[in-house]
This record gives sequence, C-alpha cells and structure tokens, in this order.
Amino acid sequence: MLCSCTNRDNTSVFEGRDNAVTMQRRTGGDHRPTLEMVAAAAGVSRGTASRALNGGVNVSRKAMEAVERAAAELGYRPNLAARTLVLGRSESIGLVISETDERLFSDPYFARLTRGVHSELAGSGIQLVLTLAQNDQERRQLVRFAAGRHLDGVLLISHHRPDPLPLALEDAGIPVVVAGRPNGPECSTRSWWVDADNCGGARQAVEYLISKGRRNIATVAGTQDMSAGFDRLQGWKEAMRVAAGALPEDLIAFGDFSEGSGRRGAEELLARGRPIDAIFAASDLMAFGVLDTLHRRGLKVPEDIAVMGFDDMPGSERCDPPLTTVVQPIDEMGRILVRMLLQRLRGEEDAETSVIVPTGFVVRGSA
Amino acid sequence: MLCSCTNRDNTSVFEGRDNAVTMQRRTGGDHRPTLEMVAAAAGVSRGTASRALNGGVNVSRKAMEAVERAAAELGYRPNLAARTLVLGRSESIGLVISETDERLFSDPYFARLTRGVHSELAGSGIQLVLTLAQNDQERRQLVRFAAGRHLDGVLLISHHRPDPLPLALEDAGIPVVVAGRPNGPECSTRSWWVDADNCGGARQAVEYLISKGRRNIATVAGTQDMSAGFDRLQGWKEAMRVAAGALPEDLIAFGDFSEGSGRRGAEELLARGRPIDAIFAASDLMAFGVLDTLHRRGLKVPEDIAVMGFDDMPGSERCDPPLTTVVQPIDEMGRILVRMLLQRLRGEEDAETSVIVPTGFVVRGSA
DNA sequence: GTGAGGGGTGGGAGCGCTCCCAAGGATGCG
DNA sequence: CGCATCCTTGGGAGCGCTCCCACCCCTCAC
Repeated sequence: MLCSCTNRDNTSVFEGRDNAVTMQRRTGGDHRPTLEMVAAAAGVSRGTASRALNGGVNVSRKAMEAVERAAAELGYRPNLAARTLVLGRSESIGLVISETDERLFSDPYFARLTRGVHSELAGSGIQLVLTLAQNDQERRQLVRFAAGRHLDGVLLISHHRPDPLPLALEDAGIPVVVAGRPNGPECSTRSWWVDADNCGGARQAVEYLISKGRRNIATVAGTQDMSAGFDRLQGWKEAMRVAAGALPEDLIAFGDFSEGSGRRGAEELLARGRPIDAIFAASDLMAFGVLDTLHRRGLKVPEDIAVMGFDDMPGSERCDPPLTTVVQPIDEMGRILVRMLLQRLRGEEDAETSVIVPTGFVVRGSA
Repeated sequence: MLCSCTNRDNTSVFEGRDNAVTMQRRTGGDHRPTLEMVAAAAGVSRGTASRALNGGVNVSRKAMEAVERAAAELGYRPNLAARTLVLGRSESIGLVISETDERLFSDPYFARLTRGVHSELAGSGIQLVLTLAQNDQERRQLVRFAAGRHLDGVLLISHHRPDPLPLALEDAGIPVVVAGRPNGPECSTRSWWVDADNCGGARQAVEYLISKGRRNIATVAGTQDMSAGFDRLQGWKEAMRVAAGALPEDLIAFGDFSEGSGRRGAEELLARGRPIDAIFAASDLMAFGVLDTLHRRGLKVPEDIAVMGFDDMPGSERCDPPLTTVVQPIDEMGRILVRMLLQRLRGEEDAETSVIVPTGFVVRGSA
C-alpha cells in the first residue's frame, strides 16, 4: 500500500553509491556576475564599483546609485574567496569543539557558551563557523582549514589538559582563545584563555558550609586531567587547609563528573567511617548521585549532611532538596571569549591575555 | 585572599571594551610561505611544485621529494582562498541549522543527525562547517557566506514549513539538500531532500495497534506546520480510514510535541467521553505526557489503554511502562544527506532528488 | 641516423577582488 | 584669471594558486 503523502516526484529509498570525491572542476555554465560586470552595467570602473559597495568613500551620489542598482539587478554576490585572497583575512572565526559530539549535545555548557559567543558576534558581520575536532585526522584538517585563511582566529572549547590543538593552530599563525585553561608544559602558553574561577568558586562553597557550622566537609572531586576537576579540588583544599589546619586527605573521593560516580563517591566516603557533615561535589551531576546515596542510607539533607554542587545544571532546582550550587556565568564567558579574540585580531597590545571570571552561588535547600 | 591556582601572568576580570570591527588590514609581518617560495627552495617552478603537492602526476621522483622536503621545512600551508578562487569551489559544505540554539542542543535529533553527517564525511577531505541561522539577519549573512564561495553546498536542517532559506540559497546558486520536507508553494522545489517516512511510520503504528485488537485508537498530533506533525497525522488518518470506514475526527487532539501538550491532549481526549483503547502520540515526549495523565486517572497501560510514541528518545525505554515507539534511522538519514549533496555537486543527473527513509518500531511494554 | 612519442618542466594567463596612484574635473581664493 | 586644493575616477598591479601550452630531452622503433 502506497502512502498518499509520499510525494509524486522521483522518490525512492536510497541505495549506497560510489562516494568518490571527484566534483566537477570549474563548474561550467553558472558564471555568476563579477564586480567587473556590475561596473560595466553601471557605466563605471571596477575601482569605483568596489568603493561604492564598500562604504562608499570618494564615490559620487550618482555613481553610488548606479552601482547599487546594477548590483541588485544582476544579483551580484561578491566572491569572498577573492576578497580573502587580497585582504589576507576571511572575516570569519571558528568555534571549535574539541570534544565528542556525545558530550557536545548533552552538556548544557556548550549550548550556553555558544549562545554567549553568538550574541556577542551578532551584527558584527563576522561569520561564526562551528567545527568539531574529535580525532587527530579532524584536528589536522581543521589546522589546514584555518591556516588556509578560512578562519581569522579560533575560539577553542577544550577542557582536557593535554590538547595539542591550540599549539598546532598558533604554530600555523592562527590566534586562539581557549575556553578552559591550557596550562602545563605540553600546552601552548601563547594562546589566550578564559576560565571560570573554579578554584575560588569551590573555596567559597566550602567557606559557606563552614559559615553554616559544618566542619567535616568531604568532597567528591572531578576528573583531574580537566582543569575544572583539578581547580575545584584545589579550592576545596585551600579552604580546608585554613579551616582544619592540616589537609584531611581522607575526606576526598574521586569521580568523573557523572551521576554514577557521585553515587559511588558518597558511598566510599561514608564507608570510611569518618564523621562527615557536608559533601561538596565538583559537579551538579555528581551531587545528584550523592543525594541519591544519602537518601538510600536514610540520611537527611541538609540536617545530617549538607550537599553542594557546582554548575547549576537545568534540573538542579527541581531535585530533592533543591541543590545549593556554584554558578558559572557561561554566557558571559562566551561573550568575553569573542571580545578577546577580536582584540587579538586587532593587535591590541594592552589587552588582557587571560581572564578568570568570578563565579557566584545560589542557596537552595541542600545546604 | 588570592587563590593560589590563579595563574601568574597578566590576568584579571574582564572589562567591556569597544567592540568595533576594525581588524588590521594586510596583516603586516607574518608573511607565510607561498607556493612560489617552496618552489624556489626546491629548485623547481611553481607549476611543478603545485603538481607535486597535488597528487604528483607528471612529476619526477627527484622533484617530488625536493618539493615535499621544502614544504615541510618552510612549514608551507596552501592558501585555500587562492585555491578556491581559481577552482571555483572551496571543498567545504555547510550544515545549517535553522532552529533556535535552545532546541539545537536539547533535542537529541540534531546530535544524531550531526553524527551521521560527520561519519559519512570522515576521510573525504571535505570540511564540514556548522552554522546557525536563527533569524533573518543571520540567514542573510549565511547566504552571503555561501554564495561568496565559502560553501560548495548546504545541508539544511529545517522542519518548519515556510522556511525561506532553501530558496534563497538555491537562488544564489548553492545546491541544498534538506533534512525534512520543503514542500508547499512558498518553498523551493529545487532543493533535494531526505525525510523519514513519517506518514508510513504512523500508519504502521496504528496498524500494529489494530492487529493487537485495538479499535478506538486516538491520536495526539504534533505541530501541523512541521512536516513531521502533519505527516504523522496523515498516517494515522490513512490507517483509521481503512479500519473504521470513516474518519473519527473526535479521536484527534492537537499538541506541539512537548510533554505538557501530551498531558493536555490526553485529558482532552478522555474528557470527550468517547471510548478509547489506544493513544498514538506523534512524539515520545507527548507520549510521556499521555502516560502521566493516564496514570493519574488510574488507567492501566497497556491493559486499559495502549500507548505508542514516535522518535525513540533516550529515556523512552525507562519510562513506565517502557514505551513502544516508532524509530527513525537518524544516523542513516545524515549519511544519505551527505551522499545526495555530493552527488549533486558532482552533477550526477540520474541521482534521486528526494528520499524517504523507512521507519521501524520497537515493541516494549506500552502497547 | 632520423622522426615520432611521451614523460617532465617552466612560465604566462587568469580567477575576482582591493589598493594605489596618476590624472581629470570641479571648486575656491588671491 | 591663474593656481592650489579637493573630490572623483580609471585602470594597473598584485594577492597565491591552478591550468594550459609550448618546449625540452630522453627513449624507442624503423
């Protein structure tokens, strides 16, 4: 039985076909109008037409109008490749995500950062180009693409510590601003970067718990090869060293930012038998796992044990009890990322080359 | 108190700064090596160097090696703008998402489609460029970007019916393949397209319910200006017309694909007082809402009322009872999208210009 | 030995654009 | 009226690359 809403034209189930990349060279007939043709139609020279179409300095009113009319009539579209060739820049920048697409689309972090980048770029005339770089092959191709003058600069979202991409791009002459902190010997120190104050945020969270009378504050730390994981643990350590004198190593459990690892981390901490009256989880997802474990052990939050998270994920205000957590101004970070790259492209010498954005936190029910 | 993990160099909280777009023209000192320089270093001519670097036909072994060595030593990166200018193509294609970034990152559909596109393109040497086109200003800029020879073709993800983008791109000479169905008078019929067999999938779902002895099969339909919403309702109508003779209009409620609208749709259907023994929801999200409503009314699924969804969202197998639902081969659609665009770029006359991909379904507990 | 054939090479032409400079035309002031 | 000044214009140069064609030289057949 044929479906009536199947359309009438040449439609069928697709069959695989030879996929060789042999596109036509010099696409034959579709010669699009060039600036030369516009100029001819308007009765002026190339130079005048170019000036008329780019701001119109030193162009008479009459010439201006003639060129604009001719361009509209011919449906003229400037060849940006030619423009790039002579200008030496393409007026587009890349937003490169050096992560698996799995995380890309599931982690709201990317959505919010992209939104910030996007909003800062709106109306600037600069084209934003999103690109994934998930493996070495793709990274090489990206470097070729960017170095080939397709991108004037790159915003790189990269949170895993040893990422060869910033260095490779800088070596190819592409200015990079990284979201995250590309420190360490194996990474480029030339790249500029923006990061949330993960350390300070974590410290403030612990200090808040202390101010509420908590003393035995454990932590479920995140992945240590990510700056977010490392720095948040640093923040906890700093606050605890001050509060407890020495560092209570037995109050640390390690997770990987996932909910399951939060569950396991809490179980591990409780199993050690040491008194605990608060748990700081290095991500909200892990905090969800911690809450789950505490509930199942019959412990009350926050009466028996206070819980804090980090991120303010969607959903954090709806869990039981609503999660007190550290918030990063992700949109703002995206905007700063763009501003820094534009400064770098303009060659502003006095600009800040790295920015740490302060975090805040929302107090809800869990602490 | 200063955070010890704050780095040592020039770091501070960012302050807004003038954002005018006045990048440096003709970036001064950083003259990168050109093909001419590579040729000179290798002791051959431009032409020979070019041939050596592009497949090496009619190049002696000696010249080949000399050029490769020179290129490596100088760190030569071909200027892709110059290449694009002479070839008339850029060897990159766009994946344009004509949706809000809200949905972009929350709807797993995009992640899976992107994965399919990505995997099909791997190793082809073609650069994939993701772009958002959320408003008219961005759409115009995208057309300029693509028509300016930055993109050889565009894969457009667009499910809202009157989308001016495919037509605008085709008018500018850019081949487009749409994910979705750009039918209707206001839309381009020139664009090629790929769509899931929404109509057939819905019909099969209803036929399955009929085969299980259900007779009064209601539906909560989706947004009607999206082909997915329209076609899925068509499929339900076709099956019901055959089964019931006439079309039971009072078994239709309308939603917008969201969970809340599924809840309201189910309530509306039940409130009409007509006997119902199954509900086909046009999305899993709406099916979740339907299940919720039925539970609250104390109705048993599937004993009292069977429920089917459409999409196979992550989470559909974990709801109560696990959802029986129609699945679209989204990855495969992404792959087909790429293959079709490459065919179109190659100018293959005999290629299919539209493809409807058959759906399947998974039987779980709800029907 | 001579001519045909083919692999290998060099360099001119040209892609479409922007920049620059010389030259023309209009205008103003002494 | 003459000359300096400014606005406007045209067209050459050149961005870095690929294509094309003429040319060279080596090989092989007759």
